[in-house]
Amino acid sequence: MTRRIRTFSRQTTDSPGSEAVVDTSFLESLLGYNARRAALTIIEVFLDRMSVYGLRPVDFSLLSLVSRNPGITSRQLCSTLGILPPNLVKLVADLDKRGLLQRKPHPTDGRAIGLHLTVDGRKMVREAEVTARELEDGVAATLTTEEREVLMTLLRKIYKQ
Amino acid sequence: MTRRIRTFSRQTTDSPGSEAVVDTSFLESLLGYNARRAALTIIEVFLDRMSVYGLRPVDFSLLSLVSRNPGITSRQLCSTLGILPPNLVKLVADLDKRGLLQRKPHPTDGRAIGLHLTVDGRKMVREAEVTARELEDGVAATLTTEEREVLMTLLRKIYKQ
DNA sequence: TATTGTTATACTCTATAACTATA
DNA sequence: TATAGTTATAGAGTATAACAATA
Repeated sequence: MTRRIRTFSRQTTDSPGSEAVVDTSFLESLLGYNARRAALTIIEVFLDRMSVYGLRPVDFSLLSLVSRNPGITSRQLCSTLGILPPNLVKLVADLDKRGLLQRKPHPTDGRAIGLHLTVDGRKMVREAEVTARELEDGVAATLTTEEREVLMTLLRKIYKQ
Repeated sequence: MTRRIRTFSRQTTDSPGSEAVVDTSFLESLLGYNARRAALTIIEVFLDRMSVYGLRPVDFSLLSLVSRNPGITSRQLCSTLGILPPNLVKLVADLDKRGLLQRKPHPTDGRAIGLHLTVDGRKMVREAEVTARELEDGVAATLTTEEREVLMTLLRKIYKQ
């Protein structure tokens, strides 16, 4: 819960003597470079704004999915969020300990466990989702509503193939 | 150099019984979620195609920057790529050991070290940049040339503020 | 035999503190 | 005093192998 400050993208007032400008034109012509930089920028703001809830991006995504898919299994969460099963165990266990979600036996599959939000979990997700919208309004402030939609549509075309 | 295979985004044939579709509509309405998924998709392809050169994204970015900015210092690389100085040391040292770049005394600042590509480094960067273009043509195959430009322009507006 | 969830574990990535040499 | 580069190290993130219980 003790969230650390990300300093790497500060690149504040730069240096004193060697104030030479770096040519980044080639990297900036690559989709991968731009997508990664943009994602890291948004994550940085996300970590800051979501620290009041004690939620990292992965916790938020997980809770939001459970919220809209009550009874979802770990396996479904793994394939949806791209998390390996062993790494999901602690995520779910921690959110369980915090009283945000509950594990219940799956109605039809004895191996599986259905995940459900608690009352507290539902309340937090509701508030955190509002914060997520607000924070994205901030990072996308230089984009028009249409540009923002176009951007998300094009990004989805990249990862949904 | 022994690159491992990323399996998390495989989500192959999904499951047998519980083939329920997961509602991801809210997450997909968030810029951060879409940007991160797209970046990870591109990185996965990058790792695969660049494994012949033994270059990870950070190695490639570093060499490409040194190529276009001969004599660039570690400090400049750090602020450009968002890497913390202690973490850059091994990156540069490894590329030096591989004979791809050289460290030379900085002409005016005795504390600093200028980075330069070797002949082998220049050759590898040249080839790797071609491969990077090809691989991006692949991941962006469903986009028109104009859409691809729009996408990169909008991404730059997110992280250049 | 295959799958769900799990434990143990290892490797990579990212971060902080503190040092040295130079400015 | 401040900055460039470095060392040591800690913590988070991501990966594999192997197991028990159930299908």
